[in-house]
Amino acid sequence: MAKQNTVFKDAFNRCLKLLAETSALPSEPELGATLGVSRTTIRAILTRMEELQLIAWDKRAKVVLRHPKAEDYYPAEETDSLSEIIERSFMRRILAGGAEPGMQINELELARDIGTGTTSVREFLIRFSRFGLIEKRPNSHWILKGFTREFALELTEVREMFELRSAASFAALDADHPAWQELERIEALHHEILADIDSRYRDFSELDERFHLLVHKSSSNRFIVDFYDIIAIVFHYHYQWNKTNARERNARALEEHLAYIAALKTRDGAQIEAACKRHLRSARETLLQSIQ
Amino acid sequence: MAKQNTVFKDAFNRCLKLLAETSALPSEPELGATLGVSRTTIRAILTRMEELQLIAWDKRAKVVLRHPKAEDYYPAEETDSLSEIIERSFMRRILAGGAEPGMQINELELARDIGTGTTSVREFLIRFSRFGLIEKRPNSHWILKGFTREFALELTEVREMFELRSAASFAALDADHPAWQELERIEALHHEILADIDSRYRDFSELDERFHLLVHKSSSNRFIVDFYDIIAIVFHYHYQWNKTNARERNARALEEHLAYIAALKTRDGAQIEAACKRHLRSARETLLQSIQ
DNA sequence: GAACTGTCTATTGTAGATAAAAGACAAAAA
DNA sequence: TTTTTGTCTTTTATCTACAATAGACAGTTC
Repeated sequence: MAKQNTVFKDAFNRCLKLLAETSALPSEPELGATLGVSRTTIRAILTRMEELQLIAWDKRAKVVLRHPKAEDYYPAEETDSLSEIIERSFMRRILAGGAEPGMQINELELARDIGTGTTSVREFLIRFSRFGLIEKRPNSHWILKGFTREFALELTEVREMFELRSAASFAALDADHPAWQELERIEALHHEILADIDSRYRDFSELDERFHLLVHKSSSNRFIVDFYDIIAIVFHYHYQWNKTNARERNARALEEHLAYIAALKTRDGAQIEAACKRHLRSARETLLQSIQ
Repeated sequence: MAKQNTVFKDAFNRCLKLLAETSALPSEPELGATLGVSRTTIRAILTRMEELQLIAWDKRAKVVLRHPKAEDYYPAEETDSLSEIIERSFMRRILAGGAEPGMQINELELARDIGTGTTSVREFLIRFSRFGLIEKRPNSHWILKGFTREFALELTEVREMFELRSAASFAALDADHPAWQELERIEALHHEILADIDSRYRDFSELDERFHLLVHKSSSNRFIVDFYDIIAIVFHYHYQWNKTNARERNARALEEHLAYIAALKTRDGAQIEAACKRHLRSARETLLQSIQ
């Protein structure tokens, strides 16, 4: 197997959903634009749909014959790209498992465990190395530096620098900048979740990322925006495997966000700085508590 | 060819230099530690030296038979690792050549040009992508974002944040911290170069990196230290291909460094900040001037 | 008994091959 | 004349294979 056809399978599944809502599909280029794939993949999807007697396809005519059933979809685990699988598998090892700092990482062993070739593992490790959790010894193994207290402190130090600066830039954005509308939407979502916190507190993680990324983006600095990847991945997996007091933690963070958002709206530097610092300090505490 | 034996060739050349200075070589493990390679490589070197009748080798006895000649050395171009070759080749293309922002980068074409496999080029691009000059479209090509004015401004913005903070940490280091001695050595080198600026101004580049890296390291923050890689590579190639007014530019920077070093020695926050800002501002100007 | 050598095994770095996916271009249709 | 389709070529993602290099272990030497 040279290449997994996950792009095809994932696009096929998404196309089935489109199909459920109409009686005929649009042109190939239009479908391609909607699903974000090339025409080659679209044609493979149409061919498969024809085989399954989901549509009758003749040139421009793509008539829907029947509604898709559950068994028409490809299973979810077949639609994940290899790099997603490797990332998840690796993060579980180093965050959840008892991975000691200083441990050696073996490309071959990792590849065997995950059931993939070494090239993909290698490329993942190279990409991942920018997160500062692993380090390469040339011509030899990788070293796991570990998700330690130092790591968390160094990460949050830079985060605070970057976010304070970004928040200040945010206040300077034109009143008609789209970011203000996005901020409104995000604020509304905060109220929605808080109103139903007991059942919806798990939605916080995604909203958190959306909010902070919006702030970072207003810095207009690729290094600041790119750095947010590191924060996002750390918090993402941290939320996923650390559920103690999740409800209280998230409720508190939501309140802090609302105060932070209110401060941004005043456009007052001092208020913004205070609200931002308050939230970041408590986010850091949460992260640190999960480490020891 | 599965793997180039550049490690062997480079270590062999370095070992020849050692050999020129003694009448007998030390044990295999000791040689390995000195040259930073494994015993396997050491034994390959010794075997080769025996073949060339440079030494008589019998177990522990490694008697030098003759001095190495120029033709015993491997040519310098064979001792560069593949990733160094790819990096140089790529940087020449995008910094020196007329590479337009937005241009597509083709792995296969790059590999053919450089005369290497696609795997190595691909891994290089992944590693290089953290410098913010290129960006990947999944399942498709890379985009060259280009060494533009925006890039330089974004880079220097973060640099200023990080270096100001690092300089402040430097002032807080214990008086017996080794960094102070290194600072003394660096200061002395500045004076040496300035005293003979006409013939030695080219030595500035290396000293510049050594000085700023020392400052950044005192932050004890891996993200700040790692970020210096980006600055270093940009300035490295910038100095290499942009020689206009190099003498004046470097002389001025040396003077600014000396003022900065003097400020660090006072350990006075305000003085340090002023000297640091002054130097960084002029470094930014130099970089910007080279862009348009 | 501490360090060194001989020998062997395991892992990394790189090339080459191949299916999946992107994309180019001309002919066809609206 | 603009968009769509049919066909073909190019490029990417990934696997496998193999030489270079690292590293382990037992026997040997000082």
